[in-house]
Amino acid sequence: WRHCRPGETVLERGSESQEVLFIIRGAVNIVNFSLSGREVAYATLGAGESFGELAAIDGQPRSASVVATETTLLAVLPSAEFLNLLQERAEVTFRVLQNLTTMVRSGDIRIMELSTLAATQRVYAEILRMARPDTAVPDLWVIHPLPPLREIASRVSTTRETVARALGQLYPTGLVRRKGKSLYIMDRPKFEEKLASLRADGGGHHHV
Amino acid sequence: WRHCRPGETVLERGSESQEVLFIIRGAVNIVNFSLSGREVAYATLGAGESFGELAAIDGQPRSASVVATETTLLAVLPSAEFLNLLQERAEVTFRVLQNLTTMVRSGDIRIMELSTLAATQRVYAEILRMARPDTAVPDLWVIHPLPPLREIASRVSTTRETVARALGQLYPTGLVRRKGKSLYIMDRPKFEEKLASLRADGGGHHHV
DNA sequence: CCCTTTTTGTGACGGCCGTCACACGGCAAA
DNA sequence: TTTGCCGTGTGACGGCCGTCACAAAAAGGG
Repeated sequence: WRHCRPGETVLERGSESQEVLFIIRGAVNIVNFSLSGREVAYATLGAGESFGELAAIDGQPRSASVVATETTLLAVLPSAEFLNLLQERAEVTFRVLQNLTTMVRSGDIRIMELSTLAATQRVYAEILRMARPDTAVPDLWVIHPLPPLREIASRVSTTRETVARALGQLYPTGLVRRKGKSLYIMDRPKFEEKLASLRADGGGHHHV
Repeated sequence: WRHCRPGETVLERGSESQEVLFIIRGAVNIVNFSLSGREVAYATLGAGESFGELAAIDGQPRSASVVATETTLLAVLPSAEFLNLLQERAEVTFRVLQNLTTMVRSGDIRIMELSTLAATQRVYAEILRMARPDTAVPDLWVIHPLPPLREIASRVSTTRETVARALGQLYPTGLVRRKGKSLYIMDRPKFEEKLASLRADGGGHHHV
């Protein structure tokens, strides 16, 4: 068992530990830092999810760092017991296999986006990914709470300023609206259409 | 069983097939194409390696396309038999788990490079990855055969021209030398040092 | 050998966006 | 209230590199 406060580093990239950790309560970010200090976010995990399987399976050093974003309670499973579990419970193993395939797939998508989309388009794509249906109004989508723009930037590998400018270009269109800590997507189909048109090189030129 | 000639598409992204394929002889590229036709390469596999596990495990459509780069012989294993194999042979399952972790790790590295390295630096990093020790001269590293620059470009998500220019800047330094279809790395430690200095923002400015 | 196709090298141009800089608003502590 | 701090919005500038264009060199194929 382990208790973490917000901002605390749970795991350091390169360290040799091999435990598997389960999030009982709270949330963590899987991240890495470049030499120049730029933060690259791989995933955000919440209660019920786990991390650290990679090192447990292949014995290699940790491939990424993990920082708690909230007060978090973790269950710590030593690698030996994890490997035992894999041998005894085929059902658990299959679950791990599925988790890994999901990680591979989302990584591939991320690579594809980095390779073929411009920064602004990646921001839009991330906005769509973060949005959830509004609990009250149908056809209204919302991001709540909207994380700091710096966080969005690290997820799509750009800068805080670029995210701010991307949103700034969006507000006048009326497609999204900001209200306190919530960002509302007023017309998701039209938003998707806009992104798709950019994808098809509708921008006019450049890059992809 | 299946036979493929060079250039032939073995698997199409988005298709619903779920077989697992083993490469008996030959080689394939795992790739994807953006809407504008840009090619993004994920991996190159040779004899003894396999692909297609993702769809077999999670039942989702193919996440990428596969094209044969040589005359290739494939063994085709239906997903049902693959899943059976997983249940009966814990040893096979563990091997699959390890393969998947390797895929996740290399994907993470790729994302990190795309996020923090400039195109030229990614080319250099790829050069180092492709190099193998020379069989004759010690401390000499070589890439043989050197694939078309277009291929290198698609692996590091840039253009043919940028790869050509990166190499062009390299030749005068004497760190690498080209001879027919071989590219020799004359002084690998010095080459790595050069790359590391660029990584640490030695370039002076920009991007990372 | 010639002829065609593929691969490679380089120049010019232009735009995206990373970087730096600074101002403003909200919120908490003093 | 004042003082910080954090998050946000925007302007200016400059360089990397994607795009286009064209030429030369290799590589096959007959």
